[in-house]
Amino acid sequence: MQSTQSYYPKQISFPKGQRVLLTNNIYNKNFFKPKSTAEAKVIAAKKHSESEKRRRMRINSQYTTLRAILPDLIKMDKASVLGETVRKVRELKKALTEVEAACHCGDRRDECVLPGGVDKLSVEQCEGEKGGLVKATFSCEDRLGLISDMTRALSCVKGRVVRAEMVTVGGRSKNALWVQGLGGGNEGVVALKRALKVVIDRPVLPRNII
Amino acid sequence: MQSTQSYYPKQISFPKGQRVLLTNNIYNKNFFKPKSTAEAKVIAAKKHSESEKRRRMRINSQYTTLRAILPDLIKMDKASVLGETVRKVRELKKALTEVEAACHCGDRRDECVLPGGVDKLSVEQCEGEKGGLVKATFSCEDRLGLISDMTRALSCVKGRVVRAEMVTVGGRSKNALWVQGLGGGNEGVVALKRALKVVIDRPVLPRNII
DNA sequence: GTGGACACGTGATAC
DNA sequence: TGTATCACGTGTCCA
Repeated sequence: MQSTQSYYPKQISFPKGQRVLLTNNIYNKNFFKPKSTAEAKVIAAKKHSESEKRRRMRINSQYTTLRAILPDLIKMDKASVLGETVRKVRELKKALTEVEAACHCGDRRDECVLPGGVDKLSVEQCEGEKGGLVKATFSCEDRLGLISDMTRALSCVKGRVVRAEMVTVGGRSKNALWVQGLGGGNEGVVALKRALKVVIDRPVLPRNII
Repeated sequence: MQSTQSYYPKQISFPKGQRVLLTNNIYNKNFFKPKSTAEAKVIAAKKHSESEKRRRMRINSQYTTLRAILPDLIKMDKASVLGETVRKVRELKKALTEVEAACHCGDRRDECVLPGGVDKLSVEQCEGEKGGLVKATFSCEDRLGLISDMTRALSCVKGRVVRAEMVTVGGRSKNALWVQGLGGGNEGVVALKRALKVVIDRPVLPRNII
């Protein structure tokens, strides 16, 4: 109702063309020019509706994609599809943050507590620690006698382990040792690193016992 | 254009007020009754359009929610919002499965390799293993001397550790020991469990060294 | 002035 | 039956 009232006055009541005085400006004004603008309007309206149809198709194709992604929600009205999508996104976000927090993954991957696939070794002074605390981190193939070898290497350099974290998973072992009593200088660190390198590089004997 | 053509004939072209001649059923049929149905049509149309408006609002509120959830996509047309939502859902799904696979979480949570928050102890025969292999799993507070205590407990029951997995994280320690040589019966299992329980229940001495 | 995006009212359809 | 959902054409605003 309102649309018709506002539409017709604009389209018909105001004839546009004012190309005056060819022969008769009355005809030119009231009949000739309005006819062509009316035709143009029809064409424009067709273009408009077709464009709007394409827009609707774009949106609706995304709805079908969404219905395909969401588990067994094939038949659902648009509002419910969107609502369920919101629920799903929130659920996935929450699950992701939870599992990342639980596994200590996703942040500082270079400091991952799980063993890496290649052998690594780093020995460094713990800053801000009195008494020359040194942290040694290394990753290697797990094997029988690994702890014995580590203990022997530590006793050789006269270090004392005050804290240790050891992870063995999938046949790979990662260990972090906090060692004290190596002496203040750099020699102790170098000696510890050399000793541990021998431990890491020792070949793995085949396990004859499961 | 088309709507006006189809609208006016139905609603306006039929003059309304004809409340004449109650005795004449011709009028009753052709004028009186159409008036009430025309009124009813208007009311129904109003109801219809309002209902449709509510539906649109439901859908649009979900769009705003979606725009709020998706990161910095505040200004986007509906089709793009849906497309971005699809992308986000797929990305989250993929990230979740990847991180679950990488951390071995999400499946068999009761067999999680990470230490639990409460002390636990289980000792059981490994099925299908010759030679009486026993697997002992326990979770406890980490402390200095834990490994020594474990070693002593194992030597007391005359068991031989053929494989071990040890995890210490966040001050909690989880250990899995595969022990052989306890004897065929159930007594060895019970003895090992009792010995390990002593280890677990031993109070944690305060760490005087970081 | 041209096209894109949106809201609106309406007819059609399914339950 | 009414009730809810959808597609459509249109008016309107904006860049």
